[in-house]
Amino acid sequence: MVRYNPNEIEPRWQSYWDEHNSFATPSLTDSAQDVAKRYVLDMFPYPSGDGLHVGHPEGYTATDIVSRFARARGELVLHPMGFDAFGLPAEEHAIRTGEHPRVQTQRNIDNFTRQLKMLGFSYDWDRVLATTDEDYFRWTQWIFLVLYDTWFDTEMQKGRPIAELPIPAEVTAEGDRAVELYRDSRRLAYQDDALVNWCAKLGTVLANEEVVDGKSEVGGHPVKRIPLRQWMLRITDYAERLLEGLEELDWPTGIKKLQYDWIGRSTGAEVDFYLQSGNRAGDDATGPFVAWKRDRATTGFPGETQEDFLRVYTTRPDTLFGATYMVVSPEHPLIDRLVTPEQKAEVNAYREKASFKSDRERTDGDRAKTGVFTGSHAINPADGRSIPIWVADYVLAGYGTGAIMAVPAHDIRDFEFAVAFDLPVIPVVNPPADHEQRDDILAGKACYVAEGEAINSGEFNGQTTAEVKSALTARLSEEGLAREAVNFKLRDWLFSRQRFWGEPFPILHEIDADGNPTGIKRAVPDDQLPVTLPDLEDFKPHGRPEPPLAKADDDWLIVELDGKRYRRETNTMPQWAGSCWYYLRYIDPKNAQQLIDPELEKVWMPVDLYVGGAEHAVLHLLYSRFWHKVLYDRGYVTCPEPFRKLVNQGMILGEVEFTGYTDEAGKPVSTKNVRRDADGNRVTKDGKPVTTVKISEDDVEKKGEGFVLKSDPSIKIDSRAFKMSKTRGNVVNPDGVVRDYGADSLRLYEMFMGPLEATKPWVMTGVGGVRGFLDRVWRLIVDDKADELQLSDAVVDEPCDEEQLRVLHQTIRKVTEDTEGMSFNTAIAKMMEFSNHFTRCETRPREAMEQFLVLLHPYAPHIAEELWRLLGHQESISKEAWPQWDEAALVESSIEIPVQINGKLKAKINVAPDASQDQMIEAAMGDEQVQNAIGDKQVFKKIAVPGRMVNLVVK
RNA sequence: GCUGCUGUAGCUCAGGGGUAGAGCGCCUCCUUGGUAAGGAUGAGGUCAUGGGUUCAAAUCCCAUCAGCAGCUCCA
Repeated sequence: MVRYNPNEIEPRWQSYWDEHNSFATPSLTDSAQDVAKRYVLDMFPYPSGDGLHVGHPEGYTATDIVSRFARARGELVLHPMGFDAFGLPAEEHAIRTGEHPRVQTQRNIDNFTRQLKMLGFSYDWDRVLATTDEDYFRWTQWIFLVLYDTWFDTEMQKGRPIAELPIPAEVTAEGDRAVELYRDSRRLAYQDDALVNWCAKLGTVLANEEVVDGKSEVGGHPVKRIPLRQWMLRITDYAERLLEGLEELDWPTGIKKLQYDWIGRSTGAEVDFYLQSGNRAGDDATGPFVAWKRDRATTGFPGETQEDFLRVYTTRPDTLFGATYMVVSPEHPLIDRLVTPEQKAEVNAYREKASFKSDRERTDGDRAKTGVFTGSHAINPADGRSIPIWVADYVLAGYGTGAIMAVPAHDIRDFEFAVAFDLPVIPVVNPPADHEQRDDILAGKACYVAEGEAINSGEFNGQTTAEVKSALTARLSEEGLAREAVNFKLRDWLFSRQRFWGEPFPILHEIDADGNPTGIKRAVPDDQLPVTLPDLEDFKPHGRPEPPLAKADDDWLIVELDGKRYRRETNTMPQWAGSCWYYLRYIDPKNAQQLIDPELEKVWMPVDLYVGGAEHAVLHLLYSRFWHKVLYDRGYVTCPEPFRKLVNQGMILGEVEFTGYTDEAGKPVSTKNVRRDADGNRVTKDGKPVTTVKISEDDVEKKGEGFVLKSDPSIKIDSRAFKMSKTRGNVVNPDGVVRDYGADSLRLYEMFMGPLEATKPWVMTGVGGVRGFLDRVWRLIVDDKADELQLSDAVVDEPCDEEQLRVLHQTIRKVTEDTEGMSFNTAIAKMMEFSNHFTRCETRPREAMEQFLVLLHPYAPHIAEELWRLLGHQESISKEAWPQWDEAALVESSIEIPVQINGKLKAKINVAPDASQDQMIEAAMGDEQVQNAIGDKQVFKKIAVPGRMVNLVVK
């Protein structure tokens, strides 16, 4: 008796594929031009010490199916894998144990590789790469130097070589050093004193997006804001291009929207408010203000801001008449000019406090508005009214101009602030007559943010919001007081980290004879790349915001070049760097001369399918697109966007858990009587603490919407699946699943769980279910009663009967269409139906079995290979062509259709599939059951949909 | 608060204006000297709720409820 034994079959076929190099990427350049290429890419993993979890193989199985399917259809496939191997965990391990991060990283990569091979993925393993490989990060550094060598020409909307940057005459006049500094101020990679998130515990600064709730995303340590000299990448220059590029992409709309929102383009106007000297609110504002205004009318709107006015950005210039005060951020450059002596102490105290506030404190709680009056006033250019200027931390220094005109009647934040500090509220937009709060709004007691008709707005009264917007902006522009403006939420990318385990920056800082920096930088020459990491004795951060690389010996740190001495840059790049461009290197992974051979780039790019988790929806994909556009502008790649189609696989949760609660006496408490108190602890309605207890599935039953305790149906039970985590102890390990069920079962189950994009809980009995399916497939072909592996007697060299042929071709069509549409779960369901049908057949024509195995092989490659071999084939099934379905075979000679009376099903009749409407109605009227249903009523209308149904309307 | 997604059999999910489906689980029966056994039958659904459009709504539209995920002072 030979049973299906994946533990024996699977390693054997994996070795076979290895030995025969079955999935080597075909060379595109010598292939016929008319053959389609398909570049199928997974987001490469960070090789953690925990190994793969079952979430990884979800996306990997999907891409593997697509790749094997494409090959079977004659396409040329590139399907590579690699490792995003720089990162904090390896460095933290090194700090703890003293073991070099490279050692641990390699060990983890080896383990990941073993696990990936165990699952039978058809990667081209000759192209594997890790971002930590020196001949990989050599090119990461090289791309950084391209960024360093590029400036963005706003006119042309294009990155250009820094040598082509026009230098103003006055700069040239100041000499070479000034020219160099001017260039530095325009490079895409530049240094700046940034307020950074310094995490003392991790010993590094973090990007904003790595800080969650004021704590580090990794480890949850406290984060403080300090100023530090950092490398920045000018991604904001590409904001418009990054937006435009999204349109053409075949990405989920949700992800596109996230990127749109992240970039956050808004249009509005910049408006200048004349500053009154001192605190003479409203008295003689007219004189100097009128003079200033007259001046502006001739000189126009200045490009740079000056001391005598405060510039704001607003998306609602139409509400200018409603601006009753102004607010500057605590970090606003004009603040010292604005604060009057009387207010100085209070403002300074407020600014001090704000600077120490962590992001957590700033955003925590109910966000009650805080702020302090500066003592100064400005004049509203719309009507010449004098309004006070406040400082408050709800205005952000980094957005717009760092100052706002506050219109409390029509902005919620301004309204809250005005209420808190008793500032006037003047409505200037009339809400629609049927608006619930209309009276309150008009009385200045409520806030209205939508559009409407202008009121209290002088000559603009009665116009719509859109009309006022353009008319008022136009008038102010003419007067030189405003201009149309576009703003982005996107910020420049903080690109340096104070860590050891990352790519060193290929930058040298010139030092003088005493070892002090002169302020001049230069790039490490191409032929001296890569800049490798120095050998260090230990990897501990020193608790100061100075990178570990600064501890390196002088023979690494100090470089002499062309007679000058330099000190190496000691920051390292963030983990994003290596993942920004790996998809390019897979195409030409061993090229020592260049990043990528342009010929190969041209044929393989863009990536046709990119699959990964939605957690990378914004950052990785935005950063990658940014680098790609720079490389595009500089002529190193030929397509403007790297990833044509993107699919996010959903998260796999742990098994569903049932949770109940007990009170202090141990008595069960129904879920509906449990609340969370202010601290997030679970308590009863009257505030007594409850204990959370896990409940077995056997002890609960379904009742209505939810679950209740079997022993006491009045007790409601929570049921939900949680994210897999070590602390919860619900992590499913692929090694165990493969051992117990086989890799094919794991692959099949991951795909059968539900749509790829959906979040879904793991159900171990479901794995048993698909294993049962594979067992049946095995018995379909193998004689499981025989002592030796041999074909079942039922497999015969005869043609299919009509029904078998129809089932076969239905299956071919469904599996083909669903695989193409990445609807893998439904394709599998159809294959299950196929095997159920043929299990019931006494004879199973060989032809049907063979075609079925070809359909199955992208999903369960090992068993398909094994059975294919048993059917007498010497060549791997992966070389077999995908079957075609025959439309003629799908047609049934007679079909059953429903007959409805007034839309309710009353009978079924058999008709030819191509029966006309008249024929169908005739057949329906001739049916006995139909006649009975009609009885003595009159038929008003007869509706027949060919091939579908008949409906009779009677009265 | 905002945005997005989801409510179909006990579970996990297909379907989608015109016959309510699959796998697992469950009931009953049969086969089996080789047992993580196999086969055959069957039960089980107010398609979340309420309106609307239609000859016909689980499907389309509106509202409501519930769950999940992400974002959040961007003027």
